[in-house]
Amino acid sequence: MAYALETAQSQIQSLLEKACSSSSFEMKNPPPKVDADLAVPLFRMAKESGKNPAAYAAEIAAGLELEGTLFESVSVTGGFVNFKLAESPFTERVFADFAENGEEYGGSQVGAGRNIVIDFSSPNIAKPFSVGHLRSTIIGDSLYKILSFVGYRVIGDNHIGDWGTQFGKLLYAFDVWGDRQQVEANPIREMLALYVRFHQEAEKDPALEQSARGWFKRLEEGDPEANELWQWARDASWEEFQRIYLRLGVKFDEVLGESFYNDHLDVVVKNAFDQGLAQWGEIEALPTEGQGEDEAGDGEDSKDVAQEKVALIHLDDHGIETPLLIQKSDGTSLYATRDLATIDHREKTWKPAEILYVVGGEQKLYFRQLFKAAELLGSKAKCVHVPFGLIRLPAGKMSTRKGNVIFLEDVLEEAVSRSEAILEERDLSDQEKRQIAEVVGIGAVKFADLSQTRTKDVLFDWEKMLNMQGDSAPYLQYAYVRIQSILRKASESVLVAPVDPSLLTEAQEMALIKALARFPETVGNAARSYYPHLIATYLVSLAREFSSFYKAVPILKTEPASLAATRLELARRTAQVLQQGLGLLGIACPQRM
RNA sequence: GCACCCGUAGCUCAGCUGGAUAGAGCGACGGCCUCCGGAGCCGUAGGUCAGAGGUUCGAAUCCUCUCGGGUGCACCA
Repeated sequence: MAYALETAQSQIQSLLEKACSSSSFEMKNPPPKVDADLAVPLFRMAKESGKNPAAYAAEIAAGLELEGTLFESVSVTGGFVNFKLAESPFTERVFADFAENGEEYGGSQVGAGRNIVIDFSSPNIAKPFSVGHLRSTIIGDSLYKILSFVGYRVIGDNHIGDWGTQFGKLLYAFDVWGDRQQVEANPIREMLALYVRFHQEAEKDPALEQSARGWFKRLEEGDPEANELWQWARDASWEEFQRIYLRLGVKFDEVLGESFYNDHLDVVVKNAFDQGLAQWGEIEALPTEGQGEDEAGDGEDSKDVAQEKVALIHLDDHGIETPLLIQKSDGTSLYATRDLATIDHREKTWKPAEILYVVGGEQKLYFRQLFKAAELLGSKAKCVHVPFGLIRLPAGKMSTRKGNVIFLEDVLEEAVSRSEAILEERDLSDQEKRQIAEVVGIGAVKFADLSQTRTKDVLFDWEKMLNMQGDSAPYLQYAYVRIQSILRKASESVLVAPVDPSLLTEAQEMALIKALARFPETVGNAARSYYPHLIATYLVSLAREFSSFYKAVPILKTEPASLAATRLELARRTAQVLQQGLGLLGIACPQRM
């Protein structure tokens, strides 16, 4: 059965279809001043029939038969036809939706029978987990949950960056300056130090870049020493990452990583040539830093590395100027090579309807190239880049190379200890306090990020990340906790009393019911657009409606018992949606706080 | 230089495929714990939606230009 609001909308649709000649109508939410729930503008059709909008709308409205619908009245203002829901029937429908769907309320089956692969988190290991990695991780995790909720079978694949020239740099740095004991004691921070040092030294001596590529070449060609060292570095850092994922509550179905595709890379390149797509070419020497204005002192002074040729896929015919590079002049692979192999593998393994890449917006061009190349190579999967804005520090952009990063763990610690401080006065055991602080603190951090439009850059702001009031996860969790508290206190007589939706007539009750009715639509929009923040902003408005209701209307302390029971049911369903919605954002609810 | 993204209240942000008097939170100011949990509720102040044109019955939303900020542009990922 369709949800209440969907039913209401389709009723309007068919009413108007009969009344007008047109068949598609926009449904709008009228402004608060208008006493109606759904509005349909008829300006266009009025114009087509040569009448003035108000008269046309009035004419249409007059002929509508509301009998048997969820609406009680129609009004007209200007060219709008406004529909007002009949409270009792609508409320009953909403309660029926809950009864029918139970915990699945809000979900759907639109994705049933289809697979979606989500490539998310995908950090470069051997670097610390910064707040920058947080975005891909929690946006991806949230999309995983949202898409699952609307029926897709979702495969979460953490495509970790454990291969490539960056590892060449690390291996080089370790070989020259590293100390095994030190690194094992504190893998990530030591590796970061090595990585940073590499870049500092390379500033002075560009030849190091060449050495790093040499190490990567050894790695890719199976050199035992390089591989042993790589394996060790990879395992050590992966262990730390797992600790963070555990704490964030983020899980993956696969963690294949770039290195997994090492054996498939030759095939990718060969294929590209066989299909006549790739060409050998020469390109400018390795980049240093200066663009070199236009005079281009083509002096032979330095880099003479490009004696051999690189493999390119030209995409000019498809509106993309820069070709995709799939093999370096020393024969080693690139990100693109491995990504092409990855697409092929995912397609064969899961036959996905879509592959989502939750990766920063700065890689937009790259993904256009990659997806086009994959398509030309015969891939059928619909690849979608789901970009997000980067996190900027007040001081400027974060840069691992410069060591200018904020560690996620530091943020989480601060958030947890702040919420622990608030819990200080509560009558709870220390262990409970610690557990609750963890859930609340981490929820706050996740919510601060997920509640913003995915695609926009965000300014990292400690106060915002750690906000526990107003638009925040703790605000939502708090509403949930209060409802749990009420449920605990409900007496037997209320619990056994019949629930009767027609008893609900207060303005705050109706507002809350309408808010609950909007959940399924919100979930659908979030799933379609890959925008988790739609759920976040929805939940805030729901919790706000609940808080007003809670303040204004007694739940348990009212007569008769059936009214108390009905309000309790309303509260219980609100808690359910809050928990479900927060769950879709990867945020848990404590029972007390 | 070329391409893409962004510019909404003092600050951080919503505003769905163009729709009615642009909304929250934080901060500021003023109220509310005899009543189910004050991480809360209620109210006040605060906006030429960067600017200028254009399309439209109607523009924060679409188009063009200007200004301001960000990102990307072949041997990193």
